[in-house]
Amino acid sequence: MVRSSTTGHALLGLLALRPSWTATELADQISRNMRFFWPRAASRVFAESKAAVDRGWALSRSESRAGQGAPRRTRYRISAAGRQELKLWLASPPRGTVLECEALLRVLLADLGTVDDLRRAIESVGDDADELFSVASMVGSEYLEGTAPFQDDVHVRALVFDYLAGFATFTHDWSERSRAYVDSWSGMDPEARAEAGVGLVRRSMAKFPRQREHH
Amino acid sequence: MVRSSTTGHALLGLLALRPSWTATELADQISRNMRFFWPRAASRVFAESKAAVDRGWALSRSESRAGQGAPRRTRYRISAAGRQELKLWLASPPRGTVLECEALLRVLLADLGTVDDLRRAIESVGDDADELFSVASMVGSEYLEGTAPFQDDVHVRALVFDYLAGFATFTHDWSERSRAYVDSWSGMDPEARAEAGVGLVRRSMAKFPRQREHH
DNA sequence: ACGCACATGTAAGCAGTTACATGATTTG
DNA sequence: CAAATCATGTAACTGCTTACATGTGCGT
Repeated sequence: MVRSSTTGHALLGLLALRPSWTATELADQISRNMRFFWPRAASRVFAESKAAVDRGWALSRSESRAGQGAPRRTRYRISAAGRQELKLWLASPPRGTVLECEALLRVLLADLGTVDDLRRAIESVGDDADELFSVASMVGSEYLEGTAPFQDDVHVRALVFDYLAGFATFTHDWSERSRAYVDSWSGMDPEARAEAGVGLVRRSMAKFPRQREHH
Repeated sequence: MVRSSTTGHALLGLLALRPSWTATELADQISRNMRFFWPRAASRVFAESKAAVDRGWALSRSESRAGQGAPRRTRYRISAAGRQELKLWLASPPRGTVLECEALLRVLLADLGTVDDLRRAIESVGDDADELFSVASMVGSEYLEGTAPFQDDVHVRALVFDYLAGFATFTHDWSERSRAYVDSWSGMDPEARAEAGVGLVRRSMAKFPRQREHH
């Protein structure tokens, strides 16, 4: 069975963008640029870098550095086979999007806890949004000023930016809306709350696009 | 070090909702109700069910069924310690939301592949949205008719519904918008494309909410 | 009677994480 | 010059997935 190793291909993509990278540079780049849609620990990047060499997708060279006893640093560059593999992968169908939201799980089970537990879960989704906003503000400004790393790729990176900005906005709005919704419970009896719930479902569904036809 | 085992607590939440469950019922429930924000394979549910017993959170009883050689089926119910643990967990801070979108990774690296590769990546995000819409339409109708399983929890489940509906809508809109954006490239030179990219970033940022003050 | 799907798991293996190690560099 | 931080990894562990096993019931 062949596991797809998306992370390995993410690495391969970076290797193709510049002639040579150290493992730490790769780890930093993944952490800075991909963490919101492909979050991986640095140790994973180190392991995948070695694996890429084993697979023949990259070449490595161990360089000694200034200090005598300093740990040797490994520098990677992509191979012809790596470029070939990358093109094949880019042409293959992407895996589906995966969302993991523990806060939403807590909301689902909210009746088993307190209302304050629920409020905290809703709040934490708002915090997620805030973090995204604050990073996006900085990155976005760089693009506007033309000083971003990989500024040459704005035409495609803008799409990623737009996605993440949209995600942050939607998430932020949900959190605010939900906070107000829970606040509105005070003084409601269970039937009124149930009615409010049905009303919320109805409003959500009203925004669905018309079903597209299959042709 | 203590791993949080969110999946185990998700299970515990289900166990608290009904007096008794078979492992397969638990797996089905997680697959149906949680798969869009906490997707886990059935085999994981089987393993966590056993682990819950080992931790003292649940009790299990192995029942024999009709046929002689039929595999024995295990029935689980929550313990007092399990209810206690569940309350503690619900009061603890949730982990941050994690998004994994391979399609977005492909968009980021799109310059290394063909424009059609990029189109397919964008399209696949639209497909994700369509699947969510089709499930949400069915589930939503049940809530409106009052026939949903766990209808008593509409007042909180509506929040989860609203989140997923919003996610589907945002995702769908991004896919359409991005398709049009890429289509607009025909006949543009690289500078014009870069300018279009910067314009997209600018429009995305314009929608950011004002930064909240820390008090 | 035969084939197929379903129910109820088990087994093997990989991807990913946290924790730690070690010397260099910077900083107060 | 001691303390904190950084660079560059390694080690140990675990959650999760895919693939498989085995027997039952059902449709035809």
